[in-house]
Amino acid sequence: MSEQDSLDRFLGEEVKPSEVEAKDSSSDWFERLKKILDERSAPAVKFSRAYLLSASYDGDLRCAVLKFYDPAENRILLWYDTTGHTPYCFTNLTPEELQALPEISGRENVEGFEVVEKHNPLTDSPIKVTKILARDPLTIGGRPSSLRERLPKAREDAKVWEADIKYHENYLYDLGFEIGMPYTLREGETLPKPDVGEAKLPSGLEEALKGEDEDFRNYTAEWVRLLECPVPSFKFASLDIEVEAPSLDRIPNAREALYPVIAVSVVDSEGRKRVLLLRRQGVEEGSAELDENVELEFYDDEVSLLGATLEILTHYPIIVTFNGDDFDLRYLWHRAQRLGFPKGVIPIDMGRESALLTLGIHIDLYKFFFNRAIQVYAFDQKYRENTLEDVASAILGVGKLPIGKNVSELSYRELAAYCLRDAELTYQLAALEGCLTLKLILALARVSRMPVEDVSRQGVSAWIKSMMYYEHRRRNLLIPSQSEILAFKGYTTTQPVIKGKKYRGAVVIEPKSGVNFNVVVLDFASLYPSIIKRWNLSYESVRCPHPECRENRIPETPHWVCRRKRGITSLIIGSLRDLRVKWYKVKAKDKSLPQEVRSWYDVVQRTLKVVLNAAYGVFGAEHFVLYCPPVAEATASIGRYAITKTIEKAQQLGIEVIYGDTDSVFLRNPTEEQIAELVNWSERELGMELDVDKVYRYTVFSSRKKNYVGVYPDGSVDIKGLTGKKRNTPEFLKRAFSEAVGILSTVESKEAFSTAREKIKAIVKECYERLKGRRYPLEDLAFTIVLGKDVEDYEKTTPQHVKAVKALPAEAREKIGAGSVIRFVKVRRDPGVKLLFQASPEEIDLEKYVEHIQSTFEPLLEALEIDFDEILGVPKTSRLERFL
DNA sequence: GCGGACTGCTTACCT
DNA sequence: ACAGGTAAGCAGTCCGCG
Repeated sequence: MSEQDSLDRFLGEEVKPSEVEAKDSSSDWFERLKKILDERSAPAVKFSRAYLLSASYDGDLRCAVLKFYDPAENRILLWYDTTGHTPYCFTNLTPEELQALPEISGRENVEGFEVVEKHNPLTDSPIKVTKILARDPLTIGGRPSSLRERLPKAREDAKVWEADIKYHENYLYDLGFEIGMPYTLREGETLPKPDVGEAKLPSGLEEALKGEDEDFRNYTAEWVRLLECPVPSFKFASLDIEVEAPSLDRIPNAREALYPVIAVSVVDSEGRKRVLLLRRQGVEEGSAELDENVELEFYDDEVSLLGATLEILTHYPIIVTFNGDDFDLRYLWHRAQRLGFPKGVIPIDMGRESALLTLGIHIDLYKFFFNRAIQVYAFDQKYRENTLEDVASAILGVGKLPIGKNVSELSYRELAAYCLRDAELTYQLAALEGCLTLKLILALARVSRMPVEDVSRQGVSAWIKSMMYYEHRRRNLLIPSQSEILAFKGYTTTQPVIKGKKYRGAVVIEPKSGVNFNVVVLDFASLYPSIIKRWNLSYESVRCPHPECRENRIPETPHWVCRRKRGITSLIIGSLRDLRVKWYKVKAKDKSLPQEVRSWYDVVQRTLKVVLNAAYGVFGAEHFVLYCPPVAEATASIGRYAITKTIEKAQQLGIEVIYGDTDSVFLRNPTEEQIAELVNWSERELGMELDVDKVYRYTVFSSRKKNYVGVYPDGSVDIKGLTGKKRNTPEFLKRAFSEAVGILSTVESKEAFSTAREKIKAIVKECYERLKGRRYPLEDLAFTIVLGKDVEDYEKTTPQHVKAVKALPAEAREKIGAGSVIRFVKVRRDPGVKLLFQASPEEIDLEKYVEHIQSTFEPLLEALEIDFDEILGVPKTSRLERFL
């Protein structure tokens, strides 16, 4: 039972008593499940070497419980705390004051007080605080009567610290447990013993870090110990359920669980594929094709089907689902209770936002793949939407089986095929590239110090928070509250470019319109993490309390930074940066290493990228626990300083800079010597690594920022920002645009441009002619836009895609909401838009589409000095004349 | 009552 | 529930215009 669960019981997510009569088999199933749970929960590990994957809180036993993965037995071992560690928080009230408080005295949930000395990072001085020990986590926080809520009201200046840290995290931090690492478990011993590897820098890295101080090197070595530790191969299964739904459009409500579960499919890492089916009246066998090795199991009643399913949940150490938190496992939990299963025999720990497994680990891939940072940095934005179908087709190249009818109308074999397909896709998402996804989660867990269940469900700010908390505990630092940080140093002074933002961000250099050959792009390797490292940025080091640091100023701001102590963030992010840039990125590309080794290096490299890219942003995010705007402001400010100085230096060296954005500069035809000089200057003067990122045969810039085409020597092409590449652009424009880019990729010299220009003109002309001749099918004309929120939530304006949806009758609109993809075309009449499937070719607004042809090609045409009207065969003056 | 200049909203993108 | 900066298209508002 998790602490979340105890909380939910407190908040009362109750299920109505059984409405469906239990059959004979039910008590057998209840007993069987009870027995499994009892056996497996008993802390009876004789001896085992196992990996720590997770921790939670057992509300009944009132203690922390650790989940280990035993690779020999392929199962999860539970270890219940025997140290007597209890929940706690800190306060500035003395034990005497506390004793006198009505909200404390006589509370049997408060076990005692202890005065302890901690170090306050904000004041850089020791601080005596009272540690309040509690009987359970809810005494500390989580309900209105908790100490976290009540103590601050006891006295005007009363403070509470560290009361919002989940108990199982406290437990891990305090005992120094390392998630993802191997331990030896022995019956009778108080604690599992870590199988500690050596914290030593590999010689290549040792060399690369020669210039760093000893603390930094030791700290980096600790990361190496964590990340070089081997990863076991996991036995796991994916699971998917189908429910007899009354209508095709409605997804059954998992909290009500009104309808029977009719199919459950399970695909496991040992090649087994099972589909459990419920026998129902009038359903035919059917003839849909199924793989030979698929095991079909029929159950005469739903209790047996659910009983078997719940047993499967106890059988596997790891279960992956796609949206199991909100649907599959939640549905099973509520449905099982509806069928009379007592809560105690259901091996699911149901929380408000997650569904965890009592005897295993549940990874919900929906949450993980939906995470923006994972989408962008780990999977290179290969997928855009967040349906299983979209993610799978983008990453795996296969789609969901199309069904035209309600699942309850399918034959057994059709239903099995459909249900199995979803489980297979889910399995593949976890298993692809040698279990990349699972390894990514494990590496993230090691770095963030978070249980794998949490790390796969939460975002970057939670990961970084966890890393920081771990480090605070290790150094006996009091974790300041958000309001304290803000009170000490919560202001910014730079003017943002965009209204409503908190401070000024990166600079973007005005590009020079036109075509340039031999363009070298230099960029700072991990600019912001490098800045955080080099400039010692951290919430406690920026605007530190020492008077002597005050002249150590940050450019363009009134802020200063500490000279006396290395900031925590600077150390953590700085070491991870060096580790990625100087070790893992290099190793991931080292062809002399065996494939499996290289792939792990690639996993780590990607993991670090995700964490590093977020490290700066979180300090500027209000909801981050260590929110510290001057840190974010300082980072961006130093970034502007670095790129601006670099451009000045380049110009001094006689290099023409044609563009730059945040951390990059585009140099026109520089010599090797010029590049080397600039790179050395940066190393020397800025203390930052400036590298050649890419070399283009030529680039095409319009006057627009963040928009360009770059052609590599081998003819491959980078297209950045241009309308012709955007997902919402109609297909006919994307195709014409990509044809034009195809022409560009063949251009090898300045001379070849004259023919290329003619070909591009011809492409635009052809596009125009086909449009005018209405020779494009309607769907090629459709704009594809994702609804950012539910239709009713557009209050200030009604954008076109919303207008198009609003034209639908209410019942058709029901299943359209935030995240839905809207396809519409522009028409001549009334609201000017129509959903694609409602429109007909004659009503298309051709004039509008001609404007779109123009705006799509304009950036290219401008760079190539081609006039759009001229292409259409209109004399240059005609538009003006028409106007006059 | 209409249209241009302007601001703001929305989406998709870049780093 | 990481940040800010840019482009594009449209919605909505204000104001002048006899």
